[in-house]
Amino acid sequence: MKGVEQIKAWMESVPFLTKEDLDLFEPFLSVTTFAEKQLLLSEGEICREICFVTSGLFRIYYLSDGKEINTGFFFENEFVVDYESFINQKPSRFYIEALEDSVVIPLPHDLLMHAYNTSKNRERFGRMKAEEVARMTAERVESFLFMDGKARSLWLVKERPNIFERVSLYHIASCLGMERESLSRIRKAIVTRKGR
Amino acid sequence: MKGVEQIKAWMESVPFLTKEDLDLFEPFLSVTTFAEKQLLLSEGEICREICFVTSGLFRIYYLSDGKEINTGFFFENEFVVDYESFINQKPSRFYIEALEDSVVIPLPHDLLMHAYNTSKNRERFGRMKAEEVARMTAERVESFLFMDGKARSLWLVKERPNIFERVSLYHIASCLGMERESLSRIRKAIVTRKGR
DNA sequence: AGAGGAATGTGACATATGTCAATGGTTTCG
DNA sequence: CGAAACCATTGACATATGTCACATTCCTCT
Repeated sequence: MKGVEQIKAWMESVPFLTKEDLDLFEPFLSVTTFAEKQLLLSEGEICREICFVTSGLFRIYYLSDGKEINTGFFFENEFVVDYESFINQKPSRFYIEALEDSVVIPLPHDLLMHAYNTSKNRERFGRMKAEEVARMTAERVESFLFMDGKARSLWLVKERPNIFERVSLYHIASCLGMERESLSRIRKAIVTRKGR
Repeated sequence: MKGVEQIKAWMESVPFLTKEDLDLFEPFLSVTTFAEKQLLLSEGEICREICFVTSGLFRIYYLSDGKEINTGFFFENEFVVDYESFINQKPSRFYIEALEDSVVIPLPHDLLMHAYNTSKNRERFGRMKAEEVARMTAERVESFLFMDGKARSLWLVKERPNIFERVSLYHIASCLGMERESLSRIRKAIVTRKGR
């Protein structure tokens, strides 16, 4: 199955994981599909799986005073998850929604815990992934500290080259901490006087 | 020595670490002091140690166009470190400065790696710490997404109850992503019309 | 006590962004 | 095809924050 091959290739690219480290997962790899607008997680649910995205795209958001606040996106070859809910297996504050028809490979929490428990290599993999997440999130904090709206938009384009082609301005703006109208104006300013 | 007892007490409070897991560190625990304004790390240096703060307080900042951007603070019973530089043992973009006379207990990178290599429990501890850092940093991103300046200030007071008594407005404002004058006005607005 | 410096407060104004309303384009679907 | 829904753009105006200048307070040192 194509999706399964994709996650196996991805896992094999992790340098220090051995074939034995990976074999544990083999029997449990299967694909699940989500239609556009379908929810992978709702507020109050426990996020029981971390899902490898083989195709498509998700957003994670929560409601504040009835308003949707997007906190991030998950693209192909990334793991979609509410990290906080998944780690502690407690109810989520978030919704996760497919923005396109999508295919994922879910890894259940207990499988992952078992994987960690039975191999120091896999435990280490978990540590390094968490460290990577922490580092990327810290960079995002930095972007709020010293960039204005325009700079953050350009930064996002660099991080996610094709995001403007796949995601509506509304969602992108929310994720940048601004309103849709502001992003529209910023984008216009960037396009019309490119050089300066 | 008082500082050493403090980190041992802290380590013993981690539920799943055994006495053997901790004994490895015992011979290497010693205190280092920093005077106010002294640098623990400079840009370009590799952050070779993660330091447990037994007393005092540090800030981490970098220079952008000659301007200091504070990205965080480290208080007592926290680990002061440039996580990115420490993890990958590569040159730092940051400065770390003592804001008060401070005492720390440094844990060298190779000691920590050795600790991870020789115990799955310790490796797990590293994973869980990284996950905690990721979670807290994500919360900080959220604070930029849906809060205005006033709300972020109140949020910080809740996170760090006595920070306004120990850190200058200039540094706090930088860490909140605003100017000193704005924070001064926001604080005034909060104090004068408390109830609303 | 007095001088000097650092931190903070405040006023005036510029700029960026939020908010609301209206418009026009595009997609979707019966 | 045509209607409805969605999305982006734009204008007008309100508000928040940045910027600069200067006043004031607080602290430290002699």
